[in-house]
Amino acid sequence: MTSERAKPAFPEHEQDAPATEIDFSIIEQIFFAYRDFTSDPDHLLTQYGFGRAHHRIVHFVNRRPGLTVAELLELLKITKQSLARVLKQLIDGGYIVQVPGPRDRRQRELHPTEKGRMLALDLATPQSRRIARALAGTSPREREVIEQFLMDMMNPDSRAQVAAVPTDRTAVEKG
Amino acid sequence: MTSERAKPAFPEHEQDAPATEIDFSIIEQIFFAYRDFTSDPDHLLTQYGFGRAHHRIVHFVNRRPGLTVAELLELLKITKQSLARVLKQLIDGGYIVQVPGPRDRRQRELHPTEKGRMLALDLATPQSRRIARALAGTSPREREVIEQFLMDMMNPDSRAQVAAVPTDRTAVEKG
DNA sequence: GTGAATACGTCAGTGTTGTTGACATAAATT
DNA sequence: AATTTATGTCAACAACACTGACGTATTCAC
Repeated sequence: MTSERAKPAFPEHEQDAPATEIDFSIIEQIFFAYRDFTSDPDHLLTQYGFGRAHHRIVHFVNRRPGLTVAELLELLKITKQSLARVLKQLIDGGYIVQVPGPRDRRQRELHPTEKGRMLALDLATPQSRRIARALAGTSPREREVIEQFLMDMMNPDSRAQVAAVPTDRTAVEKG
Repeated sequence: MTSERAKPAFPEHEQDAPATEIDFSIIEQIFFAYRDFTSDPDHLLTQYGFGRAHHRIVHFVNRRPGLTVAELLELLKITKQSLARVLKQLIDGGYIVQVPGPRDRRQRELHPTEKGRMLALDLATPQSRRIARALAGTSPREREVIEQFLMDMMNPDSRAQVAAVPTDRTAVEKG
């Protein structure tokens, strides 16, 4: 179908050419980058007998110590039944402790133990190294461009949740 | 659970910064960015009765039409049993056709059908839009910084596989 | 104070996507 | 002719998500 209809200036000489301008290249780069990015902790996790779901939980409990179960569910966007199975293993293993909410005793604040902090650190280390490698030689301005890109790729509510964490430090208790 | 004023002695010290310089911030940004990035096609896929695995296959068969099963396995880094289940559904559904390899008739070249190309396009469209939004207002130089970052986040062999794709357009049939 | 709503936990079943292991077949290689 | 290679397939299993239903403790609203 090589008619000269009112199509824009897209060169479409092959029959396989897509009808629209789609950024397959970056889509693919994101796929590979993320897969390799997660492969580092995945390898470590099997040594602990854990999976990727454990990593996410330990990460967020470390980043936002004292967060409630409901807050964690909102961050992960999974059901409480999915969370329960994995969270229980982390509690039983002594990586996370639950503390009754000070204001609302129905709530369970989740806190990392020393063991939990070490696990989170262990899992994050190779990822942080990979990021450092990828960022090596970039200026602060360029790093900002990259971070802005990541933020702009998110949905607004994810953006708000990232922004809600005090910059790079472990969270401070409120009240 | 009896005292109401005494703050329990948590086995943690939340004011402590991590022992090492870990980039928790970007790690978290990557998690959210990727999750939201994949949520777009995930929603569409359920309407087709497909899953994320179908997306990956359709994407790569479209990007590299005529690739063999072995090549696809190498790209996805999954087992042939995992691939088979999903690939069969795409073939049965008329999204992908198999062609005996011209040089080696044991091989099965995978080609998208028109239906398959439309599926790949449909799934990629919201992702491409999201990328375009995130890239809006960035200079060509800045875009290059972002792409370079993504490439540098990959393992070397992933990098080679991305680079091995002809152009930004869907590949040309080998004849 | 009583009843409804909320926060959380749990039991039971299901689906997708990954895994290992074993075996079959056709075609290429030696 | 024997072996290796490319692919397919059967069977079992695990991780991690889902829905639906139900239980308990606590808080809120009237």
